[in-house]
Amino acid sequence: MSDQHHAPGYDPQTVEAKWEARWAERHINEPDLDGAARPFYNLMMFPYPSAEGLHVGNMFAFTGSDTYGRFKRLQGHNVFQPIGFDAFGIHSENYAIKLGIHPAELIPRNIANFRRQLVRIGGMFDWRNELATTDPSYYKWTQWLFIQLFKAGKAYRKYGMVNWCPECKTVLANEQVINGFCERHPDTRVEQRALEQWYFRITEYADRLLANLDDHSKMDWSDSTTTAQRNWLGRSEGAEIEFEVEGDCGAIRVFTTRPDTIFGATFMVLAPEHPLVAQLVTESQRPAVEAYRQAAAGRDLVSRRIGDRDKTGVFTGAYAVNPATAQRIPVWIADYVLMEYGTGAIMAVPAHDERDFDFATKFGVPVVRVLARAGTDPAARVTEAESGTEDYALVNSGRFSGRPAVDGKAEIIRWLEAEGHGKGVVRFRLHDWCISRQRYWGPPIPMIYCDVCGPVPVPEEDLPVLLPPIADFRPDDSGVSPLARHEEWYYTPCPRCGERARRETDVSDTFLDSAWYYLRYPSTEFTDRPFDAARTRKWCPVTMYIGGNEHAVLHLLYSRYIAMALHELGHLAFEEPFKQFRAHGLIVKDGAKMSKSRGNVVIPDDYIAKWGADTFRLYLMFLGPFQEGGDFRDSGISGPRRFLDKVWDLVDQCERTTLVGNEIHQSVVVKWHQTKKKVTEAMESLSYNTAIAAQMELLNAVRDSNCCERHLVKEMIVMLAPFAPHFAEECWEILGHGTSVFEADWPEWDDRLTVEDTMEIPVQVNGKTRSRVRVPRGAGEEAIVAAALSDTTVRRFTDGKELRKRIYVPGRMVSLVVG
RNA sequence: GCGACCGUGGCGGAAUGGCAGACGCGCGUGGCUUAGGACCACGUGGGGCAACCCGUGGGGGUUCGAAUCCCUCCGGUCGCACCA
Repeated sequence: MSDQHHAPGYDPQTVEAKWEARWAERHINEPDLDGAARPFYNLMMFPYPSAEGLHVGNMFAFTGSDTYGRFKRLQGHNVFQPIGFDAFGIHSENYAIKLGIHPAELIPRNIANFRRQLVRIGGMFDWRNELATTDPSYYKWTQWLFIQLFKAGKAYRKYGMVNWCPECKTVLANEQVINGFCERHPDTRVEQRALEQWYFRITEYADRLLANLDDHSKMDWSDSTTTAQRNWLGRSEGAEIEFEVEGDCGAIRVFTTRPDTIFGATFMVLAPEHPLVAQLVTESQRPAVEAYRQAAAGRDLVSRRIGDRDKTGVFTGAYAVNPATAQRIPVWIADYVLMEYGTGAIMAVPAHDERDFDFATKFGVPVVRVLARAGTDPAARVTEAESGTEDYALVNSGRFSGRPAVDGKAEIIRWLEAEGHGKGVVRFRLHDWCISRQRYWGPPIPMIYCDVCGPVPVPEEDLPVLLPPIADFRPDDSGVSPLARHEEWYYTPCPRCGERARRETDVSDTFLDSAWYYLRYPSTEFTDRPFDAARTRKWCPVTMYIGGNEHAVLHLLYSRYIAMALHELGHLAFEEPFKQFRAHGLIVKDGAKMSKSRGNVVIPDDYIAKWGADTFRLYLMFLGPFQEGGDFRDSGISGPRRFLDKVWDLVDQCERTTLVGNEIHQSVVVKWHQTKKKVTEAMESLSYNTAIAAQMELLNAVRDSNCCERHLVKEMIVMLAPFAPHFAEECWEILGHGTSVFEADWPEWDDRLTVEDTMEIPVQVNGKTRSRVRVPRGAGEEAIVAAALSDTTVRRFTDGKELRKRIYVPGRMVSLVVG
């Protein structure tokens, strides 16, 4: 068919430039934010401009989200799809330091390039509502948010240990410390420093953050994401128990998830920095204890947390009393006990905890078995820690001996409560969120310290506290933010009493910027409020959020927290910000994660220049399941391009032909309706690769039957439009439409037309498919089985044998059992 | 160590209890061409002339029927990690 005409040929660069310009001119992607009848807020994770440009991983994510937004729009929703830039933060700042360019100069340049790429890939963005977190009109409200939380008692200040790299002269996030060394200086050990920091009380919502994960009326999220959050929240049930210390030293409070093993607690361990250590250490042990504490303090958090390290520790000289056995047990300090978890102290049960066992073995502390499986001698020596509950019963446990471990746990908690030794408690692994950063490139925390009035928030009418444009933005050795070096900024009158006071010099965590950005998008033109009530009611919570699972526990948890807090404070009607969330997969290159250090980052620009944005989009969506990602190989990109070329030829032929609509073969009609159904369902579940495959199949069927029925071709173009928007627009115009293809309706199918007049039923004999019989569509079971039994191939396997069983799955298959 | 996910042709993948390998890449043969890294047609899991047999990481199980469900082992990816 293709040699009948010489089509002008598909030239993506011309087509794409034309439609990108036209979309902008005609404001095609700008829904009516106040009057939209069917609002659909389609959100994608905004990028951080910590590189010159976007790589193919970003493009994959944005294209997948954009494709969904365009699909929803064709289905008749008023889709609001904004974009912005998460431009503050340590990533962007480090990049600026590396290039030796001031971030205030560099970042806008990067943003301009990102913006160009986002336009070029054909994203359906509403550019009216673009935002950048670095814009004072944005971070004014980030600061406002901090003040609301401070006033509500949800922001507080406390001392905390941080990672410090002496080479970078800065605080590092935990994820920047690799096995105790700085990620940028592999020979430099990271140190610990104590600094006073601001925290948000996220732990107060731990229960609700966990419970809502299962509430589908509030949130329908990818399982992998809710699972990650559940683990991160880390709920555990156990007990807090008090162990009296001999002498006049009070009691040690411990948390344990295994109160049932209390009879086996043969020693106690405190974290080296536990405040009680100073009181209970004996004179003779003091020097050793002090030395150990100092060594522990100098060690970074990360290397201290590596699980398989050799156990170290020092005896304090003190003894506590096990409330269950009334025996005196030694109190040690060891760095395998962490101050940040539980109470910073444990009862050690070496027989049933691997770490305690290692420690007891090394230091010669007694090991007492209190759990045993049926048939085990309770007096048998313990050779490795066994910590199971099922099939285990308590032994050597006084009056609880013989009880199954599961019941024993509850009974011992009741006994502890009755005796006043402790109580059952629920603990979370989640910590309060530290939001202070001793850095330059972020929103200054809007607080002022006055010697008379204490910490005072900056009055809201004075916001924003502008980030001063200083030249020496690099962090230094001092442990305080570069802002502290600027006296004219640092000193300011106290808003309450007018005395000379000092500004907070830390900036806030970049995750605070991104925790509320979705609220700002619909309200960017309002300068007197962070988010407009009516706009927020119309568009929020976000209808569909698509992003990377690397943010499963950081950004996505912090955003949920901020929404909950704003809800409690009366600013939001909802408490969960994202109604649906889907995690997309990762694009790897040659099996490895793309990263600058590996040097395998693929930049999309050259591919777009060579093949066109539409081919590139189609290739990205076709290379594997969107929610799983895949390997980027340029070898496959010609397939999608050939597909578009063939569609182009078909449209061209359809446009030239005068015969309309009367030459369509029945098998093509069936394929057509099947495809509409399949594509629609696949789009809904983000199975873009199969949605594209189905469209290719339809095209092949159409070409094979030499048909170019106009209505069919139009619907093909509409189904292709979410993937190849410029291409679809051009075809739509060639087919004679004066409007955007995105004003068309998504095709509907007729279920009756998705099946053929006759159907082919596979026939199995003794579990193996032996033949197929063709029967009329409405044929009943008897007719079909009869046809199967009389089929010559089937008879080769059944003749002379007795029919023992027959199974008919309507419309699917016949299974015969003979013998 | 804990948790989650995954394992299918030469490659990316499809099929989530009912015809394994859709769709695409690559490859092979032929056509068209001055030419082809363009396009068109046919073929393409393995074995066998064929009838058939074998085949979804290995082993076992449930079922008329298993890539799919269960048990177990092996391998891989990601997240958390001395969490008491």
